[in-house]
Amino acid sequence: MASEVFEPVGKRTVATISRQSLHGEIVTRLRDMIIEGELQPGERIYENQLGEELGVSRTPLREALKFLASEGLVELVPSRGAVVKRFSAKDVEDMLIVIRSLEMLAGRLACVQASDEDIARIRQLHDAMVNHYSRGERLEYYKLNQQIHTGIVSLANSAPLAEVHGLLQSRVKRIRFIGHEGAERWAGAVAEHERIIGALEARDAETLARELDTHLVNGWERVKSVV
Amino acid sequence: MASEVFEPVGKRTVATISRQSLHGEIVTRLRDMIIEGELQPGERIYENQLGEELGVSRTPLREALKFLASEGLVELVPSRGAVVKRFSAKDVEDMLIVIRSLEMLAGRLACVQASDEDIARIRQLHDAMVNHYSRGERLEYYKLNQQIHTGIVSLANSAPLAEVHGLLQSRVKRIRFIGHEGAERWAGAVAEHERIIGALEARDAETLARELDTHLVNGWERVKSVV
DNA sequence: CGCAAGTATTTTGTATACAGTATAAAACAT
DNA sequence: ATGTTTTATACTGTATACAAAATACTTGCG
Repeated sequence: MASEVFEPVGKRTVATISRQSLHGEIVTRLRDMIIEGELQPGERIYENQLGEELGVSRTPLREALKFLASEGLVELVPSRGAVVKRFSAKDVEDMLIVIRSLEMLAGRLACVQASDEDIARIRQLHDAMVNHYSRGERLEYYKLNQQIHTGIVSLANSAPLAEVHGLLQSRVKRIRFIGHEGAERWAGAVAEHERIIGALEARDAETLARELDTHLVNGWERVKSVV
Repeated sequence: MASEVFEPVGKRTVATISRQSLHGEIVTRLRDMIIEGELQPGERIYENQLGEELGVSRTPLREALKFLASEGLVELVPSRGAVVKRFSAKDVEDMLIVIRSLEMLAGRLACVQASDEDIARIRQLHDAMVNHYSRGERLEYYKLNQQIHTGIVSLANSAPLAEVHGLLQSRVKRIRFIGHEGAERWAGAVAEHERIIGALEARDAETLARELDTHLVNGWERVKSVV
């Protein structure tokens, strides 16, 4: 048995580093590196080199790569290691079709499941996003945009739904981020968002689903050219 | 060549294709073990024991566990290893809701994407399934049932769609298999399948989506009690 | 007899070592 | 010079070894 209860089951973590296992940290680290483009699609991953760069040995790094391979962010070529997965335009389009379907489902469920406070929180995010829009702050706008979509999905109160949505979302994140839209299209996107929030507040499931549908279709049109 | 050694590689009994890496084989092996119930939900996995049982060392086994953790079939508790993930009734219901939505999408896409030969193949599977039904062969029926649903999804010609569908499908497989339905409900399921195939052959997207919808709702009703 | 503390054993987490394979480079023949 | 075989190097795949943590066990004490 543990000798003395110095701290209650380690709830107060000092450096927060040793809380999660090392491979877990590497997973999130690498995921970010891939999403942010630090590791580019098609790039081969050399375990020794990357491990040294991250200051870890090959074992936990390899475990992290297996995890990311299952997530679909890297590809494992037998006897030839890991490569950052590259997606074709069709892949991205197919992903967005599925994401669209998932968000429509999420919207319908959210209209039933969400509490008034939940919806109010989304509204707050939306208002903040509009402020960033009016100031032309693209990065902040983008981040809140993501948060709103993820937020609606989480309102559906369905862990599997949130999971598969997040899975696909992480793959297209990088591409969407790249896609910088012109002023008039940007304005259109904001208007669509306004209607989305309105439908959610009215708990009008079908309208919400329809608005999400058109919004995501238009979103694809907006970034299509850059893929 | 100097690589003419035919000393057995490690302790492996090599009956399998050494084309795939060892951890890859372990992944499929463990996945089957979990789906077929050989490893039961909530069961803790001891790496030494399981590794010895499979005749592999801990390293590739751990890598396989990371992969399966990302798939959601096992849970990784820090410093306490892996346990086979257990799903609540709500989890299963939520998964089936998502699966239903995905299959409806797949059906709609399939009506556009599939070739006549593709549809004919599904019809053949269906006819074979009906034969097994009339002979009361539950296991064969079940397998073909699965194949048909997976088949329709693959007709949509969307890799991400097939992927997320398969991901969720693998989790509920075990539960669905357990669910042995009574004769009258079984008959109902077969009738629904007949209508599904009909709609697919007619390439009537909305009817197909609607039939898949009710079929999967009913399917959940059928197994609900046993979860 | 109950219970807490200290010790032992098991198990996980990480690093290192070695074997096999693919890739790059060099030597040779044409 | 060019194409091919040989040799060297680098990298991945697997196994083993060691350290830290957790669980199980035993002992001491009330």
